[in-house]
Amino acid sequence: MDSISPEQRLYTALAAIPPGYVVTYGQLASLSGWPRRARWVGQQLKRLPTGTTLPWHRVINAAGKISFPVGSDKAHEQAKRLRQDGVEVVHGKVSLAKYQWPG
DNA sequence: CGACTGACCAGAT
DNA sequence: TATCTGGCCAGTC
Repeated sequence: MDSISPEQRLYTALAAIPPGYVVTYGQLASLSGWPRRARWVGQQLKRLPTGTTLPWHRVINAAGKISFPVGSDKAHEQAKRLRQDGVEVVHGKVSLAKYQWPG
């Protein structure tokens, strides 16, 4: 049965991403059981509380880039966290070939 | 109701 | 990988 909400499925999938890896919005949507809901994923992440423990920083767009304006606090914060995870971030970009989580 | 927007995507080239 | 294009979905005005 499906007593859990779509949001719960999303959070569960997000929490399952191991340090040192990243996933794309579309990939996370699929992992959550909602293919083609990439935009919805973005809206949900935006709703996350400031102090959340979920690894929201491990989510980047299909181009391998951080989906925040270059130079913004958010972009900087995400890059900072990714580096702490051991992920190389160059010009707000990450190599999906090297760091994308197989799932 | 239609138009616009956004932490987006996959396919073709 | 990069660029271009059409598509998708939920919210907001």
